[in-house]
Parts: sequence; structure tokens; C-alpha cells
Amino acid sequence: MSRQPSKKDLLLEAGLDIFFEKGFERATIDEIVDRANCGKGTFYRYFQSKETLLNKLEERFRKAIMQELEENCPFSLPVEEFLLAALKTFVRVFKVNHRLGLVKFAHDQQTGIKLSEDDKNPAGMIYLENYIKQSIAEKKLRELSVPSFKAVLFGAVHFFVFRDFKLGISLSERELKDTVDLILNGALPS
Amino acid sequence: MSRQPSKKDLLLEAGLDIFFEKGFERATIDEIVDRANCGKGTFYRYFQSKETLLNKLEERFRKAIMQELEENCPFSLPVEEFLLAALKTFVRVFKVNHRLGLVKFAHDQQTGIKLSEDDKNPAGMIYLENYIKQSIAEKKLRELSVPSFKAVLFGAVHFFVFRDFKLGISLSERELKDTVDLILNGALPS
Amino acid sequence: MSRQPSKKDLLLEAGLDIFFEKGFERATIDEIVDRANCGKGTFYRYFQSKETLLNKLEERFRKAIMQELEENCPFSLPVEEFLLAALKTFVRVFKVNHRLGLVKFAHDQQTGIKLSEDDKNPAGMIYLENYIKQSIAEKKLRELSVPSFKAVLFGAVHFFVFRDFKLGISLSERELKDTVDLILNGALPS
Amino acid sequence: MSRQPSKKDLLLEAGLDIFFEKGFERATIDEIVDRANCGKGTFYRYFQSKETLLNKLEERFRKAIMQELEENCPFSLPVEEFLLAALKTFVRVFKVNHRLGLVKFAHDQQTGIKLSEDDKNPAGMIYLENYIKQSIAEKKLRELSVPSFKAVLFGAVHFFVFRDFKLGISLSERELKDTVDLILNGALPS
DNA sequence: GATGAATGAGCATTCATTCAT
DNA sequence: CATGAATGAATGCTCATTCAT
Repeated sequence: MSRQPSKKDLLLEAGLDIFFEKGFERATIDEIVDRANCGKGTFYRYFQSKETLLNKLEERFRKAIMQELEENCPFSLPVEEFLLAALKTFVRVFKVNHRLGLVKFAHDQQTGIKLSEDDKNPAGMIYLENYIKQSIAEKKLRELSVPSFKAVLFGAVHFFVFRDFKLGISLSERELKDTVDLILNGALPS
Repeated sequence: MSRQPSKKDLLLEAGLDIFFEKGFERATIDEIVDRANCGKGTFYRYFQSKETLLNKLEERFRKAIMQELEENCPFSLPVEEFLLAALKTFVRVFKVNHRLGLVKFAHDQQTGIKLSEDDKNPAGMIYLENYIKQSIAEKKLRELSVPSFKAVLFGAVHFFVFRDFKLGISLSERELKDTVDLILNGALPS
Repeated sequence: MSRQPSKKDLLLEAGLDIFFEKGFERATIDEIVDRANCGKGTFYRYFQSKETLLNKLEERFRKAIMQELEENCPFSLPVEEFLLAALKTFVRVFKVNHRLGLVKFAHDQQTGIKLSEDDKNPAGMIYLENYIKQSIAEKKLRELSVPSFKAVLFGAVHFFVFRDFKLGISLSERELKDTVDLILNGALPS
Repeated sequence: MSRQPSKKDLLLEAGLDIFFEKGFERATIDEIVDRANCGKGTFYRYFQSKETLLNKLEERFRKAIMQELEENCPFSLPVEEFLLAALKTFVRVFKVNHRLGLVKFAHDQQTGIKLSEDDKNPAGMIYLENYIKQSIAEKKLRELSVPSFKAVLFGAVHFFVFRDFKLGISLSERELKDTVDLILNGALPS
């Protein structure tokens, strides 16, 4: 009953793998089609260019992260639980997909691509921003400048994702808890 | 009295510029030597390869950041002042040098270069870690897992540097203060 | 009552159009089948290869020109009228079909295809040659070498066809008359 | 003492050969550089693209033909001698260079390149046109429309060049004389 | 030291043709 | 009959690197 993956999907997967392993520039179409077990012509049947493949991958990523956030982090949760869930979700999704995120990031870097509105509000950032604003309005969070909240939250996520990726050290429950504790209650001894 | 910059220095500067503008892969030796106003042979007199140039640039960056930290963030400062100074210093140095940092980061990505010990402890990270450990020992900071501190601090730095770079929004004094306030005193209303 | 053109005819027409617009090499099967509104498989049902299509087109052209000549230029006409009619017919037929002629010419060029007997005696050339020989025998034309006659006659045709095609200037009645006058009576003042 | 031909010249010659043998589209850079005994990079050092090489070749051709005409066909010659010399010169130069002319012609065809002013007045055409106009003014030629003169003259040239190229039949002295005789005195028996 | 001509491996992309449905 | 997904050989072009002057 289970369909075989279409050539297009195989190419998408292979592209992600290879892009991640070697970066966009160093990834070759030859290698991608080899891994996807298809001919080079097939690649160009589905994607106009190497860049197109990257963009399609990004689209998928955007959708995935929003879906996860909505499922796991309802605004209705108490602050602490929301942050725990949000950090966890971001770290998990990014961990699964960071490969793409990093590839895209590096590529934008290199091509000097101008940011689209989508890029200015990277997947999930808006969701988090809305939560922060609402929570401040409801006095659940202190009235500090919003970017400060985003900085520590997103920053922490990236730190852990990056550490995982570069050093192979996963985020532990302890660290997750401590980080949320630190953000909510501060670093100073009470 | 002031010497003309040596060919080597011109190449180093040109390399940084072009690497940043187009990324490592897309930067061409031709463009670098053009901008440095010298012949292609000269490039290879001073640098074994394109990669060598990148590495030399990185070395310079490492030294710069350590020097800045030692000058501006003595451990003797009170916690709040230390954090303000540290965030400021990191943001400033990275802002000036992030170009290189980003290039290096993207390049490592692409080449799958294994992390050296230096990379595992990126410039300044160790300095900050030592401060945190010492401060915890002195009861100036709460006894939370060290990575949590590093995550919010480094994370915030990267968030602001990145925002500056991508969106052209500088870190304001207000945001800096709020961020340190948030980290020290927590996000929850007292 | 009028049948829809068959797929084969649609392909023939589409091929002529595209060959003419972009040349044989640059014409793609994809574009041809698109214009003919049919699938790529259908193309190969009717034509063994791209080259086959070109050859079929050429055959059609050969037949067209002979038919026109026989209809419009009976040997029985007086010399002047024959030449007027012949020049006119050639220019007209070539103008309508030169597209093909030029494509074929260019293609032969490129493939270094050896001339078939047909090519050595291009459509109509033989017809004209026979007329010249007969007219010389009948003393209606001076006894000069036959190629000289063919050169000025065919040459003039090509000049005008080419001018029409390249510069969009049509052959005027005046020019046609003058050309025949020049060929028959010479360029020198009497 | 004789200089070796420069790589650039070798490429120019090789390009002409291969373009001629196989046409522009079918000529490959690989083959050109092989024949010129140099690396592919060298090709691109001297020519931006395959098309550039073709254009450079054309430039050379233009210059060659004008120089030959000026040397061999002074306006001061008597009409008959001028025409003999002009036909001869054109046929010779084209014969030597027709390869290029044909290649260029076919290529323009295929790319639908718009005619530049140069193309509208192909090498030598203007020279001949000026001669005709002046001779008509001086009553040395009949007052017929100029294109008629150009048609028979240029047409004859192309006929003979083409015949030589396609069938390997050279223009004989007899044919040359007869052609000029025909053009000057007409085809009709006196 | 300094130069830049020469090189060729490497890569993205195209397109005629096949064949299973 | 008709289709169009799949293929891969072929090709233009790039660019890091070498080396003779």
C-alpha cells in the first residue's frame, strides 16, 4: 500500500543530504542524482536549477516548524511551560532541520541575497514574538524591550542546536530547565 | 613615516572584503588580486591557497577579540557591569569582524571541516566561561548549569549581531540594558 | 468538411516554423511538439529523428517549385517574358519557402553533408538550364557559356530574395523589369 | 626571425577551420583548442565565448575584402576592366574567406541576430554601389535601377563561389569573361 | 620579488531519444 | 494511437593553481 517515494521526493531528500554534507556550492548535481538513483535529466525535469531545489527545501521547512509550534506550544500554557515547550520544540525541529537552516543561511551569505519578508521573520520568530507581546500585555512578563526576550530565547536555541551539531552534545533536560529558570528568574542569587 | 601597506596586507584586506561579499566559494583569486592591485603570482607567493588566506584572516580575528575582552571586561567589574561590557564588546567586535566569522562559519559548514580545539572554544567563549564559573563559585551568580549561562549570553550576542547584519538594526543602549536586566533579574514580574 | 490537420502535418508545420526561427540546431523537439500540440512520443511515431523532419520538409519544397515553374514559365514564351516570369516565380517561391531553403542550406553546411545529385541540381536549376541551352540552340540567346547565364539569373534571384528576407525590401516591378532588361540588353549605353 | 604564431592566432585559425567544417553550433571548444594545441582555459583568456571568436573572425574578413578591392579595383579602370577585376577579386576573396562568410551567415540565421548597419552593407557592397552610381552619372552605364546592377553582379559572384565550394568547380577565365560580356552587352544576339 | 599566460579538471545545464503505460 | 517521465551523453564555461620570465 505504501507508495514508493517519487523521483521528485528522492531528489529533495538527496539534495538536503548533500547540501548539508558539503554545502550548496560544493554539492554537485551528479552526486545528488546518484544518491537519488536517477538520471541527471530527471533532476532538471523537476527543478529548474540547483538553487530551485534549495528553495523548495526551505519551503518545506517553514511549513514544518509552524505546524510543530502550533501543536506543541499553545498560548494558553503557563509561561514556564510555554517556554519549556517552545525551547524544546525549536531545538528539536531545528535539530532535525537545522541542516537545511544552516545550508540556507550559508548560501544567503554567499549570494548576498536580499532578505524577503519571510526571511526577516524567520519561521517561528513571529509566533514567539506574538506570545511575548501578549504576555507582556497580560503582565505575565516584565515590560522589557521585546528584542531582549527574543534575543535570549532564540539565542539559547541556536546555542544548543549549534552545540549539538558541532560538538554532538545534546540539550539535557537539566540544561533546558536551568535555561528557562535563568530566563524567568534571572542569574542573580535571590 | 607611515609605510604603504605591504602586498600581503593588501591581499588580506581584499580577501576579507571579497569573501564577505560573495562567500568563500564564490570569491575568486582573480577578484582578490584585482582589488589588491597585484598579480596572481603574488597571491601564491604569500598564501599557499585560497584556504590559507581564510585561515590567516581567522587568526587575526582570534587575537583581536581576546585583546578587546581583556581590555574592556576585567573580571573585577561588578556582575552587571561585566555583563554589559561583555555583551557590548562581543557585539562590537563581532560586528566589526562578523564578516569573517560568518564566512568562516559557512566555509566550515561546507567543507565539513572537523572542529579544532580552537573552534570548540571559539574566541572569547572560554573567557566568558571562566568568568561564569568563578562568579558561581563566589556566589555572585546562581548555581545553574554553565551552558545555560553561555546559551543566553552568547545567544543574545549572536541575535543582535545577526540582526544588525541582516536587517541593519543596531543594538540600542536600551536593548542592551534590558537584556542584561532580563538575564540577571529574570523575565517574570517580581 | 475540411479535416483537421493530422498530427503529422501539424508537426511538419511546427518544425518549419521553429527551424526557421532558430535554425536546425537550436530548434528543440520540445518546442516543436509544444507548438504542434502533441506529445513528444508522437513526434517519434512519425519521424525517426529531428533530421528526418527536415528532410521531409525539403521534399515538399522541391515538388512545389517544379510545379510552379511548369505552370508559370512554359518554354514557349518569348525570351523576355520567360525571364520575367522565371525571375518572378523563383523569387516568389523562394520567398515563401526560403525559410526552408535557408535552414537546409545552413544545416548542410554544418553537417558537411555531401551533396546528393538533387542538391547539385537544386530545384529549378535544371529547368532553367534546359531553357538556356535550348534558347542558345535556337539562336534566341547569345552563345556564351551556360554558367554565365545561370550565374546572373540565379544570382539575381538570390540577391532579391535575400534582400527581402534580411532587409524587408520586396522586389518591385521596376527592378524586375530593369534586371531583365539589363540581362538581355546589357549595362552599357547603346 | 619568424615569430611563432601567438596562441590567440592559433585559436583564430583553428576556430575558422572547425566552424567551417562543422558549423558554429556543432563546433566544440574542445575541438578548437585541441587543434590549436592549447588548453581550454587559454581559449577563454582570449575570447569571452564561442560567439566572440566568430565575431573576431568576421572583423578580419571585413578588413581583408576592403583592402583587396581598393588595391585591385580602382574606379579609374575602364568599365569592362573594372567589372572583370571586381568579379575576380570578390570571387577570390570570398573563395578564400567564404568559409567564414558562410559560417557567419548560417549563424545569423540561427540566432535571428538583427542586422547591424555593417551587415546591411556587407563588405564590399558599398564599394560596388558607389562605383555603379558614379558610372551611371558619367553615362558609362545605362540608367537602370541600382539594385539591378548589384543583383547581377553580386549574384554572379555568389553563384560562382558557391559552385566552387559545393561542387569544386572553379571559375574559369572563359566564364568570367562571358559573364562580364553578358552583363555589359546583354544576352540577346545583336 | 612580481607577474600573468597557460592549463585542465570540474560542473551546471541541455536535449535528442527511448519506452512503459 | 498517443503520451510524457526518465535518461545520460555532450558541451560551454569557470577558476584554482603552476611556472617561465
